[in-house]
Amino acid sequence: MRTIFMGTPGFAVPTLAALHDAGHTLVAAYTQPPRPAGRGKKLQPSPVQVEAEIRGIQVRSPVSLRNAEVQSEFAALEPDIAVVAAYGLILPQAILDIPTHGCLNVHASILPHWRGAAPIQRSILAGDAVTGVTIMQMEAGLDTGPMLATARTPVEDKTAGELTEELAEIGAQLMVGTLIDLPMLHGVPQDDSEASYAPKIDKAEAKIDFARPAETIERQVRAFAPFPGAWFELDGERIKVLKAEVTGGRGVPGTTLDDALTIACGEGALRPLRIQRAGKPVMDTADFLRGKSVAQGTRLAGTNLA
RNA sequence: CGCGGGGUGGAGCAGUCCGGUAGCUCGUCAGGCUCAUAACCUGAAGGUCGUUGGUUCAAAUCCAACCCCCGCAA
Repeated sequence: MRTIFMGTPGFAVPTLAALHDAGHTLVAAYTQPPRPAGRGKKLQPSPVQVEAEIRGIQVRSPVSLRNAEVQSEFAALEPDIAVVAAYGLILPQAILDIPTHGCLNVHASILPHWRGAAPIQRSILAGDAVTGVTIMQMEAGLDTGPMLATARTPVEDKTAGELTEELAEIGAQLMVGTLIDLPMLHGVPQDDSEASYAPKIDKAEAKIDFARPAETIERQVRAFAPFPGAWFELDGERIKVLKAEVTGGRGVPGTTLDDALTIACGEGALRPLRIQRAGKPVMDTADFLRGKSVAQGTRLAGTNLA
């Protein structure tokens, strides 16, 4: 089958690779155009573009799929099917109608839960015990199409980064299998009454509010690790927390309870285990404390209490 | 030319402005103390101070170029 792949970030790469390795005819890889990013603001190609170029797959990166010219170029590829993974652009109906077998999407949640941009982070923040991936037949609505396959995995204490990697791999295998079984599959409609939405992460959400329960903050730490990183301030310096554990203890929220950086929260206490301060590499809290001691009773900014 | 921080024994840092024989906390090793310990005491090993060049009687420190890491912002 002539297949078009559409994806952008690292999450999409395993699916692209799996399709290619499985011998699918990839007539093009659509991805978002290179954007100024990183130090120096240099134009950076998306991970999908990099992978596609390594594999010798034609890359296309239109800014939008809404105009007729882009659509006719898409049609000229005579695709039998399109596989979409975290592409980041809305596919208009005109595009959805072109491939003879439609468009399939890999989504990092068990639909109809967490439709939208940041399903993995939202799932961790909500404290879900289980998450997974869904393969669905795309339609005009946002992640609303009939489901063809799902796979589950426990959330446990994984970070968003770890889950993203894991789900990307699971999704890639599931997509390959789904394409094999496609003739025998019929989509199961989603139950819209069960739907929930996963809006994209706002940077402001990464700031830690120690007035909240320690358990909530710990989830926040995992949801934002490794990016953008939940953080608080110490002596006016921004400290990212990449890993933390909930411990016993109580006190004024945002105040350290000992010399090991155990911080009192609205409920319980939190001990950061892996942290990073601005301009420094990630390090264990113990290492950090060797260079900068934080005495018991220190008040940390990052509490939104009066 | 987007803004900024940093590269000093195994780890984290100080010292750099006001050049002059490398320091702190911890780790490691040996010994001691102890019922015992991640505790305590004593001692030891371990560093081309990112690289290259320059200034100087003398450079971690001043000057120039380069390499690498990271925060913000995207």
